[in-house]
Amino acid sequence: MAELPKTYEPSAIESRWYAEWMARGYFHADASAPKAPFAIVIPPPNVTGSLHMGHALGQTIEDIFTRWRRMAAYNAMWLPGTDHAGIATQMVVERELKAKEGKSRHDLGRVEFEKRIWDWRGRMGDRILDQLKTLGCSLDWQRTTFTMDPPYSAAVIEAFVRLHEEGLIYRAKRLINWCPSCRTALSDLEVDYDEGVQGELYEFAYPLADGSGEIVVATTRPETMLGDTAVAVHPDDPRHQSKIGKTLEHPFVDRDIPVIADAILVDPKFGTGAVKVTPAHDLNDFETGQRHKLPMISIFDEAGIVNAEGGEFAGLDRFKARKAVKARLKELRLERGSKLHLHAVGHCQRCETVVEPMLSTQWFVKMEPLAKPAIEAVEQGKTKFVPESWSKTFFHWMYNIRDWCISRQLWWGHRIPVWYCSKCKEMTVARATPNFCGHCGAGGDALAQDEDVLDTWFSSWLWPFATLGWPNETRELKTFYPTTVLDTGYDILFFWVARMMMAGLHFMKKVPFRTVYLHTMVTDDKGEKMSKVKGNTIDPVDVIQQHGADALRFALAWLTTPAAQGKNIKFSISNVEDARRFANKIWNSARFVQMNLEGYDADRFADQVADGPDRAELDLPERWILSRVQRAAEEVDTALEEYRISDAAQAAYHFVWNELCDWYIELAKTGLQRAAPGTEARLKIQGALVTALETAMRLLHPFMPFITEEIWQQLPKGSGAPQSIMITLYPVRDVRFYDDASESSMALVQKVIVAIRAIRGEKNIPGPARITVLLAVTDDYKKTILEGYKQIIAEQGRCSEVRVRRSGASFSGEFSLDNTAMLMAGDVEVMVPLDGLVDADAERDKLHKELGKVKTDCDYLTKKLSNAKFV
RNA sequence: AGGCGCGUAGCUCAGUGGUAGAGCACUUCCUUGACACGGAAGGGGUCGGCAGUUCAAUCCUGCCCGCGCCUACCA
Repeated sequence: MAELPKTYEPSAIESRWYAEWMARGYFHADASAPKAPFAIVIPPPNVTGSLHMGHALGQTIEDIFTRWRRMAAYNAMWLPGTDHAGIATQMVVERELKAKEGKSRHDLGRVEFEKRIWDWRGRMGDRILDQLKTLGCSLDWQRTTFTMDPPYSAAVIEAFVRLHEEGLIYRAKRLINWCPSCRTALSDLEVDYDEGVQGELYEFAYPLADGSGEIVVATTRPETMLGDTAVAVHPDDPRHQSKIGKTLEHPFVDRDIPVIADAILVDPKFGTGAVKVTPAHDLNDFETGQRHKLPMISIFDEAGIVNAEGGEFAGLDRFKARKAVKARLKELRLERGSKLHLHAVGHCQRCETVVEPMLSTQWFVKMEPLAKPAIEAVEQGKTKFVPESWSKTFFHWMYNIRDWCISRQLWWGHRIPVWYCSKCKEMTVARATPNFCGHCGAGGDALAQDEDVLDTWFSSWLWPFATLGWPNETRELKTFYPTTVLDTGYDILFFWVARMMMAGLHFMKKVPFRTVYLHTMVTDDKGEKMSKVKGNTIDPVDVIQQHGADALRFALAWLTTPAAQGKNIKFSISNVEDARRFANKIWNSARFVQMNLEGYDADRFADQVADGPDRAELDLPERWILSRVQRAAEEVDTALEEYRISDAAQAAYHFVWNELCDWYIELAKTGLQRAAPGTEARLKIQGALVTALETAMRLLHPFMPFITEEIWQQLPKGSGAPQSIMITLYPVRDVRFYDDASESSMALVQKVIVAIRAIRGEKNIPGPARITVLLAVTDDYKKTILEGYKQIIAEQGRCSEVRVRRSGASFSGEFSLDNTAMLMAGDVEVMVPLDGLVDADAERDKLHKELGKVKTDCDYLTKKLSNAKFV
């Protein structure tokens, strides 16, 4: 066996093992395997994506769960894939097209542009999946799915057609969120609101047509007055009551505007108490327009440019039009004032353009009937949220759910399966391109497919079952649906999780997952969101190269506490460095074990301990560490079951570092010195070392798959051992090795040793000096224990002699206790006679010197501080 | 506006109705054959504030202060 290098070098090991695991097919789960299923579907990253810390966190968590359950003999399946990410991908390719060829997608046309995106995907796509491999993710690659794969697309179309047949999808002209830059409709969720933008509340007057005066309105968007079709006042407002029913003159367009009374829209305390009503460009105004049957006049085209309805302002962009309208109002002496006003402005989630509410014909999903079963399922505990508090957020959104605008004016995505007949103007909804109109029978030439595609989330909400073959009744669905746990960031609770709940219950009649584990967001160490613009990103790919995937994974696991609302993981590279130190510690503990294995026989040791430590006649340190490793196993396993990932990681860390390394290896060193090669005593120590380390490697494997495999492979194993740590059994408590008596004995011994070391430290007893230690105990039981393990105490405390007495019994006659240091170890008095150990004069000199130096420093600093100029 | 959550060591965060914890940082000492990416020993906290319940409150209750997140609205 080659000796391990002194420092752990992850890069040498990681890629080798990943390839090996792949080759041996360990990642694949057979849907027919007679084992309890455990399934996770990956939140599919965008095909445009590159691995960022958020992915690294999620995938680490998912891999921990998957490897852990796989080792616990579950049929563990973790399904990979990517999302076509409509807007995001289209934007990336359009940008590239512009940069390289100076062309827009319209220059290419739809067919050619779609081809370019597929080309792009061929070149760049799935890079993120390769990056997941470097992270060590044990994904079932044979099941990799892309949301635009033909079978998946068929599932998307199937879902659309079924919902349409059921009357849950409809087409309507409604006020929707429009991005003038992306030139597409957006759902409510895709609009982000910047809180507290400083804006202007601008006031201007509409003259009454009869010349009897004017009404002053207040608005943050003066340009929309071009589309005003009413001015509303509160019916009870004495200032305006007389004007209700009168007509106003529009200064720029040939249109008379009624003054209407509306108690819902108007808050008489705000602004001037009169509200201009633009039904085509504001949601509240739209609803007001419906109540009062007002005309709805769209004044912008799809790029946000004023159209012909805007008269003299036609052709101006929204924001230029605002200035122009204000300027003209001023000229006409209709401007009445202006105030600063804090308000929120909606931006496109993708391109940050200010969203324009527009009147538009779009496709919608009726959500209320879908939401109801999902709410019930969570209420009944069919799906549980971890942390539980998120279910409240879920309920709140679900109870107030609004219809979902699913059509997008994009070219990249699943095209809406609806055809319009040029003859009879009816539409046909079909799973495949129809040959004739379903209404008038006109031939295929008369039919034109809807130009729009579906919202990306309309495909991802089918992910947990469409990836498993739906709508076919597959073996995969039978085995792996419902999936066991869904892990994702809480930011897509509504976008994705809630919608999957609805789709799963609707199409599969079962919840899509039993547990939703919501993890936090990763930010930089100051709590700022990582972004390329800010330059505060930490690239997981770089981190892996520098410190290894294991270190990154362990750092993330360590930080993964339940996702309390409003909290995030403040991540810094020092977290990874800490984890790397841990990896190095593990590595060196393995080196120690390996250096002391001469003559070890794994099978013989296994035989000896087959019936537990009593029959094997193990000594205290061995009994202790074998008991402690069971406690650690129980702690880690329980923590994982309860989704306490950080607790699990910390329990394993604590065991390895503070028990195995700090104590047991130290005990084993002297134990091995005492036990001659080839003896039973030596075999027992070697066995305990190997067992504790091997168990720790299995415990840690889900967190740090590479280093644990590497070390595990090098450890001696009994005959018939599996070929890889990946397919060993996860440690669960083995009560045969629980040994309360040994643990409490050892705890006492440890306390005494710590006290002795403390005395040595305090009294500056030189390291090599052997000291005499006197222990006074309160009862015979403790006396027996300490007598029994005197040798260990002496070795660890560097004592030449350890004597134990009942307290009260005098040591007089044996030692002069005049010059003795004493410390309590629990209720044990630990005494160290200092005569001859500490040279009192030398000690005094040393202290004097120190005092002198401190005084000098103090004087110097006092002087410095009393210098006014310095301060 | 409504909802959720947070405030504990210098920093990042666990935690509990009964003597307050971890990692990092800090101080002192130590190159001993696993590891200086290490070891040993330490220092450091009125558990945001005030009041209440209790034999006992960091934990429960109320109010206040500070911070974060979400949803809706904002002419």
